[in-house]
Amino acid sequence: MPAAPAIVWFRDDLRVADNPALTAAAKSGQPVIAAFVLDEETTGLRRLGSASRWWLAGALRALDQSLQERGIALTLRRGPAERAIAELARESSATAIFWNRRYEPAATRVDQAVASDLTARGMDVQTFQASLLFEPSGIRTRSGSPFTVFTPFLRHVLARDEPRRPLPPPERITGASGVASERLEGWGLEPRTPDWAAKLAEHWTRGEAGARERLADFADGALADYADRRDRPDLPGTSRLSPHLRFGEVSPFQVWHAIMHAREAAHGTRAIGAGTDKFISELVWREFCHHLLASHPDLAGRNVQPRFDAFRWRDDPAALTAWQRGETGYPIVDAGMRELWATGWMHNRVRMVAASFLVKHLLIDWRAGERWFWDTLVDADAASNPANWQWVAGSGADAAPYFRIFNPLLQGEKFDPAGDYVRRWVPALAQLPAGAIHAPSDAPPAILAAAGVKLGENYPAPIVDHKAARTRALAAFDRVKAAGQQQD
DNA sequence: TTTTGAGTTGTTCGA
DNA sequence: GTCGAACAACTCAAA
Repeated sequence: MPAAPAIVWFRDDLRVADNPALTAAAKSGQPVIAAFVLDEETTGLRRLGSASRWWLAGALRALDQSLQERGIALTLRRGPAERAIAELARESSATAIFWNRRYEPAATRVDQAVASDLTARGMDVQTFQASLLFEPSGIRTRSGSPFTVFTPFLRHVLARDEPRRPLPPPERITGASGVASERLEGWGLEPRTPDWAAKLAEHWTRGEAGARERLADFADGALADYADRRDRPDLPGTSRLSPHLRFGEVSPFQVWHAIMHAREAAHGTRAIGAGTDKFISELVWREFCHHLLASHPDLAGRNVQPRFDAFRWRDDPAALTAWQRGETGYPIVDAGMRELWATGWMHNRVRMVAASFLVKHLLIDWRAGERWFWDTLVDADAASNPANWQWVAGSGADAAPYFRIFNPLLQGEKFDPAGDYVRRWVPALAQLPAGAIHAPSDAPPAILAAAGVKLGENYPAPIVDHKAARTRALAAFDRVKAAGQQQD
């Protein structure tokens, strides 16, 4: 009689390298069942957005292939995770289960329920740290409370022991036989008619190999100039690792050490410390967002600062649609929204400008923007997405000051100086010279005519006037401030 | 307990 | 064109 199997439950860790749960299972000597459960039924778990579903399909396909090269296949199940895992355990007579921990409050609840259920049935349940460098429960201020401000959080974690080194992938894994799997194609994760994701595929290689390549390229290349170029959407200055990190195709431990190693390798040859520090700090932002989510479980639904509950957001479906489609008449905003639609990703600097525009210029509830990003971003993350929207709106724990209102024209001129980013995503403006491309509505008619721009026809006039919108936003947010003072 | 320094990413205005 | 101040006060985190 064959030995009883051990289950590895994959979730946001779709990789074989630096996967402690998989490594533990491979070392256990038991036959291994590698399982993934698509759970769209458990209450509280957020259903993946469309772009994320597309990414997930590719990530699972890649993981399956990578596991098969090591001797086992990926077992796919669907349904409430608690039930699906229990069924799998019963069918296979598994005696052990391993997984890497998740941190979203709703997912944590599921995991705890599964763990206590299986433990009660006599199974060995082992969980591991793999998706965050610093687990929220382990990070507290001196007074024992969670951090709410980023900089002290950063200082605190940098003073701790360096994160562990990443693990190599297990070379060979013994599979368990006779476990039924659903077919990925039956899940409908990828669009068919129409296949709107075909254009996304031109920009990304889903899966662990693609992630590894992206990380190596970045560590060898753009990292050196990261501090200077990270804010430039017209240049390839960022890592673009976010979706790979989101699905765990690469671990933050792998990223941390690759970045630190790059610094050592180049030490003395160039002054790249600034780039490394800046990037590490961005990596810690991801950690901080999870930290915030852990202490604010409804981060995507509720203002962290309750005084914002009284804020009267404007209900303006036409403006929301214009924003979503990249038809606001502000080129840097529209380029960003079109980049998002075309690639499932938007440059960080432009995310801030576009988000600020929705919240401050249009006075539309940040939650509407958060939902749109959730649906369209391939890197949408239950922690980072709402945390950053709340930061922009000013309703977050460690929020931007309310009077900080991005001027789309200045932001465009400053961070896309030649206008190449706008040219790439808003072809109607491509013939405009740099001096006119960020404010076509202010350009002389002759310039517009020469560039083939017909405002209101092939590119919209601004849907709001910047100056008026800014004044309106300052007044509206001033009332929130007053409301906050009344509460105290 | 009290004090102190500080807080991701900006804009506008007037000198 | 450049520069500093104003735009708010509040509360966090540590000493």
